Amino acid sequence: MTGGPETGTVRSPAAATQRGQAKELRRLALLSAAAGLFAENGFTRVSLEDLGAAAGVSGPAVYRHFPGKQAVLGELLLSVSRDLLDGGLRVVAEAENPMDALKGLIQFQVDFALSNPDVIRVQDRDFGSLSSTDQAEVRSLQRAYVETWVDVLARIHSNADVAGLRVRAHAAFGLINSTPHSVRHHGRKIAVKSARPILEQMALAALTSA
Amino acid sequence: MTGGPETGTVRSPAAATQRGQAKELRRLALLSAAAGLFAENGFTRVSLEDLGAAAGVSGPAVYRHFPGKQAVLGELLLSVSRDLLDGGLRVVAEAENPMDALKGLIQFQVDFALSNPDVIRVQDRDFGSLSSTDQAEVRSLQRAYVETWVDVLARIHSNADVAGLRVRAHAAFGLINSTPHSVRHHGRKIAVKSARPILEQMALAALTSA
DNA sequence: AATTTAGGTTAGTCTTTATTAACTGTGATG
DNA sequence: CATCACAGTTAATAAAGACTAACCTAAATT
Repeated sequence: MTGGPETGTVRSPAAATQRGQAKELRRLALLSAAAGLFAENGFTRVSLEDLGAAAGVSGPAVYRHFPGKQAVLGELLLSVSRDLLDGGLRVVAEAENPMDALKGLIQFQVDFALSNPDVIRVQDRDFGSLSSTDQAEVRSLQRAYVETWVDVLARIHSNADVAGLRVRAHAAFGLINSTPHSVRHHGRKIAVKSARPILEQMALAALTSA
Repeated sequence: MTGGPETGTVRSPAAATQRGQAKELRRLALLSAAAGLFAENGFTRVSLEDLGAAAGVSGPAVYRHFPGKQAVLGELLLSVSRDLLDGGLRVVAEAENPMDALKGLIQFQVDFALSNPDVIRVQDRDFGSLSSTDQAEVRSLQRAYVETWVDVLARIHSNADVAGLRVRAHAAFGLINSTPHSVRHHGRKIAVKSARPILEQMALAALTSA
């Protein structure tokens, strides 16, 4: 019955039972392993065997937790997109003026990028491997996140057109998300901490210039 | 004899013969098709069948021009890396002072990114699909290109440490190369032209701040 | 004109890998 | 304690796709 429901009775949220907890742990281990493996090798070159192995089980056991390989990627990217949007909205809501909002967004994004380089990497490399419905949802969440930035920028550059501000927002993401691409692989936690202020400063300068 | 030499007698450079010219055209068509297909779908999800078809031939004919699928990617990315390094060196050589050099580099990179969004995309998405020797060579060329930027930056920020300047350079690439990622797919030549000044201005602001 | 060369073609071959099947052992549950 | 549910396991199954073989045809070459 491999194709059966892959969650508890009715998606019991972290059942108090021993088994339920173990399952939750395995699930998280799989997601974490997936982030690392996908980031390192790309979705298509990671086999389910690899994925299972990295989480301590082997091969088809993944089907006890996810309906398939693609679904693992989906869960990963949807969760990132949601986290970013939520965080962005919260930051803006808490800010008292547009400039503080912008600074808050920058700080938030830099923090996220430096803390989760793997998912950032997977997000813009393996987006195309998502099911089309997941693609649509991720795109929608991303659009909303971008609009959050654009709204803030619009209150700062009161004259500029929205299309241009969108280009600016994307460029800022590219700037901030650059380290997951450049830091490449193993070790090197050294530079990460010192990168934060540089990125924040550059992003602010780029977004407030002219 | 599928595995035989895939070029003329001794890599005759564009033989004047009718066949030689046709071959050269096919070869270029294949590379161009590869850039588009790889950018759109990612290296691993493009089959040799797809690639051949996009160039007007079908399937294994590709082996008459390249030793394999991976080699097509290799040629593509090596050529990009070389073009970037050459262009960067030329720009810096022609500049009369560090600030002009920086502006020239920015202009060059923006131009390149807006003119060749496909290869830019492929370069930082499918790098890992290269043979390890090609990876090494591309990395080496990229490193040299980055150092070109870092050298110029060092003459502008005479106090800053090299590691920080490297972070800055990478961030600038991320910023400038952002549109190939955001512009996503079909059409939309509209925004491209208007993006140029925005990107140039942002990059300059980001790289000269503080 | 005869012969060779080489780009193309279509039909295999061989791997890799996602997904299923068929079992198994042990923690819930009554 | 008896039964069930279910996470895991190892063996199929099956599809995709890179690469090879065997031919075929027309341009080069003699």
